[in-house]
Amino acid sequence: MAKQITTAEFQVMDVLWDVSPVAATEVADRLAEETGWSLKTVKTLLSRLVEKNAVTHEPDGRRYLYRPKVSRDDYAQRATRKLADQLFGGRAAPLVAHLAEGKGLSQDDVRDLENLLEELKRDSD
Amino acid sequence: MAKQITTAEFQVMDVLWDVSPVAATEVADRLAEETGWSLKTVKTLLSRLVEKNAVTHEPDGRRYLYRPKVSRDDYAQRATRKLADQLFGGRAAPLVAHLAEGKGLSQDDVRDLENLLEELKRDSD
DNA sequence: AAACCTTGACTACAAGTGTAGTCCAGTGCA
DNA sequence: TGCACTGGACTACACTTGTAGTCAAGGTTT
Repeated sequence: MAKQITTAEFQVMDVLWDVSPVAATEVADRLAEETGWSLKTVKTLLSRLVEKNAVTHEPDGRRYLYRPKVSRDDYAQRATRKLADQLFGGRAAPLVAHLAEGKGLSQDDVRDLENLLEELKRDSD
Repeated sequence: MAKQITTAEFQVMDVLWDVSPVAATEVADRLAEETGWSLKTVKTLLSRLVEKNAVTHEPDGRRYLYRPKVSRDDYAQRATRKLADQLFGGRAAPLVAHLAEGKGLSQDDVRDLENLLEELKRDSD
């Protein structure tokens, strides 16, 4: 489920993925430097995320604690898949190639990818 | 430059990347089956793309021919990079890992990736 | 040339987004 | 025990996006 999350909402999710359950005030504090958003703004975003079913809130005294309902991994997977489908017909190689072209691959990345491919080959036997 | 392109606009770009320069009517024809959009809708999207500097138009008689200003490759690269940055701190390996988990990698993909990595290693020497 | 058709320019309008502001009830302090 | 403060609920408002509609000028058909 969990409808489309917008970029502003994503930044809120990012905090929740980092620390949760957490109160609105603290989310706002953590985002303040980065974004300059007021507490009000953050609360609105949190409410919208609850509406969108991406976040749950439990009462804690007279306030709420928020907790992500969608995991970062799930979100990442869906987003990656969507991008791959849209841009590369679902193929991973061209996607990686594009990262490479943009000098997005360090030596470490290449090593990681090699290991990953090894694993994938082993698993598929 | 080229501001944010929306998903509807992206579908228009996809036609332009396929065939261009091209008139609005033809773009609309090509999108009609897929989307059911009216000619008006497509024209609006084309205008917005021109405003956003993602498309140019040259007069051709009393109409315009549209041509993408951003290449598919450029767009793909920027989008991929943005996703990688946002979700994986710019690392490619976890991105590919996510594709793999979602069963997004075929045997062919794995082979392609191996070749790609070979090339990358050769190039970096 | 009168009535059409095609094309771009401009306008429309509801839903979604970014970014708050107002109001009210409960809590804690003077 | 009245008053300031905090937190959620609701409201606001301009901009963007999806999806068209209207208008006017320039070709097209008879």
